[in-house]
Amino acid sequence: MLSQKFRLKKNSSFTATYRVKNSFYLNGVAVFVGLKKKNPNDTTKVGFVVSKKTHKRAVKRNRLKRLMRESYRILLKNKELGNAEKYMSLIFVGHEKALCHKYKEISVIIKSLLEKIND
RNA sequence: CAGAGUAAUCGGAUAAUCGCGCAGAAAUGUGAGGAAAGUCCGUGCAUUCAAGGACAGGUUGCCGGAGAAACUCCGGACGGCGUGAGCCGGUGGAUAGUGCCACAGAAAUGAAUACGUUAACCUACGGUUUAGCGUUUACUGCCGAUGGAUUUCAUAUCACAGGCGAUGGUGCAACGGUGAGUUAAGAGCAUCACCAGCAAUAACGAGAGUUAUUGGCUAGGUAAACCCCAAUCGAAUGCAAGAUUAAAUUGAAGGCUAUAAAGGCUGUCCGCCAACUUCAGACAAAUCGCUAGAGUUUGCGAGAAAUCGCAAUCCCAGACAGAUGAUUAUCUAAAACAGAACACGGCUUACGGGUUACUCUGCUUU
RNA sequence: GCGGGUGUCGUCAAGUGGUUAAGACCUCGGAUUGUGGUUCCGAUAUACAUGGGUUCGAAUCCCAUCAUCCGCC
Repeated sequence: MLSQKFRLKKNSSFTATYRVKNSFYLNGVAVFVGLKKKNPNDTTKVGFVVSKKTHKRAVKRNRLKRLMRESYRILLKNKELGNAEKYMSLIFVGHEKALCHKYKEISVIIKSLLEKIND
């Protein structure tokens, strides 16, 4: 789990991010990107979503969320986020195809997704 | 040794690095389950309505006990299954009443508008229908099977007499079953024996019930069809309940009245979308409820058990975009089902690989 | 978290305990036509979500499970 200041919390923030309609998809994981930062000192906030429709069992949904979160945390720690730092918010959405992936595959997917983000 | 049955139990471990929730000033401590699941029952708790009575309606349904209660648990009775240890059971009433029982069959519940006689009607007769009268008698539906006559015989036909419900046929089911005797042949035979069922009496038991004797006598199934009987139940909504403090509101947003005309979907209306218009661009509440409880562990006592009592001991998740993860190594091995969201008691379902105790059956050996 | 509904041929669907179950669309064949469509005729095979129970007999009655859909911020 990330610490509090990196988390995306409010419902309005989620809706605002979805509204921009700037998204990328790769192997069962989608990223929604919000607007660019006004103040460069603000942190980039992240949300992770796996809906109940992707799988019925809570254990498998939690597993995917944790794997995505862990791989993002490692990238944050090593400061390999790239262009994503310029934006206010990110939302990762897991789909049915990603449920069977292992940790290493997920981390590769998320890294390449972040590289796709433009200036 | 093999195969079964019952009960109980474990629910990955250790180390290293990085990381998260809660508590705390810090050090540090602590952090998912046996089913947390399904939501099938039952409670607490909260709000609103009603608070009296009756009816309606719902729920439950062998007996006794336990329990806050329960489609709950324990023990027993009865019935069924299994060679057995054991397992399973929604198990009141069909003699309160109503309904239903397809097809087949003479007949499906009055198994029969009883039986006999007389009169009327029709007829050669048997017979059939209607009405009246009498008798209270053990009962016994339909077809065939028996004897006699006619005919050369068989088949067939005819009438009379008596017998019959055993056997055969239908069906899930035919007023209980089997055997003996009786009889021309039978039978439910005013007969005998045994079994089943009913009633009464007696004994045993707390009760469900069991056993014995006697008696006459035979009652189709279905209540998981309506229903009857007995017991029992305030109703609704669920922590997203609700309370307090602070504040002023909405955010994949809102508005679009009437008359005539006017964009797209359509033949029209409605509706939706677009257009137009009004704003807003990541500031957009917090605390309590919330976990000290029908609690955990251990010991002693009561009881056949469920369970209860007493004493000591422990405090053991509490999030709110929502905490348990990742990597590496070792343990035979990338180990099942699966993730708390107010709490608790049950039930049901899912589950890899084991462990322990007792019991049964078969085989072998002594 | 709490509550409610639905499962029947490939699709849509009827069926209030009594023949392994009506119909429409689809598919296939034939007729009509110069050809195709329309129309007409005929045929195929296939279905009661799963597992138990009650009953002589369940798509139907009862119980459990599974799948799926919806509502309440």
